[in-house]
Amino acid sequence: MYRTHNCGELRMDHIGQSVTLSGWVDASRDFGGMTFMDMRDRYGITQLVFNMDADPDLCTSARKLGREYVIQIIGEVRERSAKNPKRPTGDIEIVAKSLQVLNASKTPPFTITDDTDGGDDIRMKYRYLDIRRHPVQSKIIFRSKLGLETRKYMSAQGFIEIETPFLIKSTPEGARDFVVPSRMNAGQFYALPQSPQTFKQILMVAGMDKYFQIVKCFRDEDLRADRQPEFTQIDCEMSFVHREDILQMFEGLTLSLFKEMLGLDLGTFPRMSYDDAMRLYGIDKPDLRFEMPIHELNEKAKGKGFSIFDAMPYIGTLVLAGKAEGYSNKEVKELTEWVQRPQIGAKGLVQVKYNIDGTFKSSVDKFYSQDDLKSWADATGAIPGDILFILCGEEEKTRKQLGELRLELGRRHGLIQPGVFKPLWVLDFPLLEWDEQTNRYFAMHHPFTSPKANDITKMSSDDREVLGSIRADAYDLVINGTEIGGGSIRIHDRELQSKNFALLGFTPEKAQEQFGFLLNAFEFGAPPHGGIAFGFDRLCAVMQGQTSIRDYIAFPKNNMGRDMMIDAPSSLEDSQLRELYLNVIKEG
RNA sequence: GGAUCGGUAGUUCAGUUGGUUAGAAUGCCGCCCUGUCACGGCGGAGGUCGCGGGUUCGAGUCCCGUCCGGUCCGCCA
Repeated sequence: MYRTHNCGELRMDHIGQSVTLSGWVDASRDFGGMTFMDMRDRYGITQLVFNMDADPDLCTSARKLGREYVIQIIGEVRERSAKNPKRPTGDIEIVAKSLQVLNASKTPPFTITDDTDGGDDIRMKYRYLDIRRHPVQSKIIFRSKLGLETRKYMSAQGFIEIETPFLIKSTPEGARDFVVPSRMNAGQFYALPQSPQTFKQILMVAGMDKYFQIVKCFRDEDLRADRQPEFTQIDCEMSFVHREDILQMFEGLTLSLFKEMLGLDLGTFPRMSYDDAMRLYGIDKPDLRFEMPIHELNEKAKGKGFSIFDAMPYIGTLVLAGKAEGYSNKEVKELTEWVQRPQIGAKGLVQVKYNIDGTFKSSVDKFYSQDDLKSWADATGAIPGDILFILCGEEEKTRKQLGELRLELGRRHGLIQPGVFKPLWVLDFPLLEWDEQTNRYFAMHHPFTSPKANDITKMSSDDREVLGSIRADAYDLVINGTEIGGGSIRIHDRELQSKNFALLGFTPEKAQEQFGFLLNAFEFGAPPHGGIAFGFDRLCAVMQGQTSIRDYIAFPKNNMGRDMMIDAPSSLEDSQLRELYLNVIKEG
């Protein structure tokens, strides 16, 4: 038997027992006459003690052990004379009676500690050592529990977990596909699914009624801290539902997960239309952990002789509350430089201080009287002590910039309380999005999304305004400014689906070739249906207040989509390429 | 496709205006130490300054190219 107990469970009431433990050498402290050794497994750390007087041979061999040796120890549990209140096992220690090395270890390239000295690069290369660290283990364990709680909730609600295939057909819509060459079908390729979208809709046609799956999805696009080429979704679909049924069901899931995992009650989720989100926060996923909506100043600021404002179609402002006093020129300069970076792209930043004494001091005093500035304050609800930041330009772009500035102000001035969760449903997304580069419409959500009932007639228009105003029965769940999930009521009528494909520039032949299986299925009694998908990795990270999803994935990829541990992707042998009917083009 | 930051000891980093033998911490090795738990003390080993080219009497430092890593924009229906 390798062990009678693990390294995290022994307490005062085990004193006197003879136990066997197995684990890794975490650290040792040698005093000449005696040696303390910390032994670690995923359950915790237990201190071993070797005494030179009691057993010189054993103590001497214990001293030779290096970090990360795998050892087995037999000994007796004893109360410590000097206890360590910082450890759950800190009241006891094991007086070693025998020691066996199960496996030696090279010295690890970085320390296996909570606050390791290792950089990302080397941690990923030696991921098996990184995962020995408690913070990484606890994140992976959190993920496992979150998956379990999800399955419990979904199952209790009558959902069936059904696996859908990974080797499917490439489609030009949406993200770039990962493709897999077919050996048995020369020159043909599978694609890995970006989501099980069409399969789950087919399952609704098949009468499964309530489907879910915790499933890998694949997108061949550039990575970010919160984006991996393969990621996991909680994917769901329901039949005979309206939008409200879905919002209720998955608000319930989210509430249940926060309750079970964090002991928090998030309450009823507020709702906001996409149009309001863009108007008030300049983004379709507002972070509501702090206020500071955008106010438009066009009426108040134009026509006073400030040529820059007069020339711009849109002027908008944010009110930073209570910071006017002592807001330094240096801070303003830094903010100005921040908005002027190419990633934001604003030309300049106007600021107006509403002083405690009721006077105004602004960078545009030359053009605006105290009364003018007072009218701005009144329009935005600013009070003495507040400071206004103003950007101007083309409307949509400027709102977006103000949205970015808002988040930056929130970060800079500590407006975001840790441990706070602010969920939000964003509703009524546009159905279509015009793409300037390809001169055509794309589906904002995906091509199977249903327009809102009142907007269906607009689909026959050829007016860009009208088409752009069509709203879809699509919704996103946002928590703390992160898009956690999105879904829609789907089209279940073949005619409407064909019409939507036509708007998206598909010829009937192309639509049949790409999605014929779905259109055909719709002819055999497709029920009204809709669904949603949650980003599982992101949900893990957001729930624990993290921004990077990488530590919630046991073996993540780096910025270039490489697995640093196994060094993938890699080249293929010529024989393999021949078998797959592939030629690799050497560039340059 | 673009912007930006970085690459120096096993690891994390410092390295001034271009100037003698490239430093610190930690880890590693050795010796001492019987209550530590970030143990302590003494000593030691450890470097192709990512790679290639250039400027210079002289390059870790400046220039060009390239490779690798981080963050962001585009992209991600």
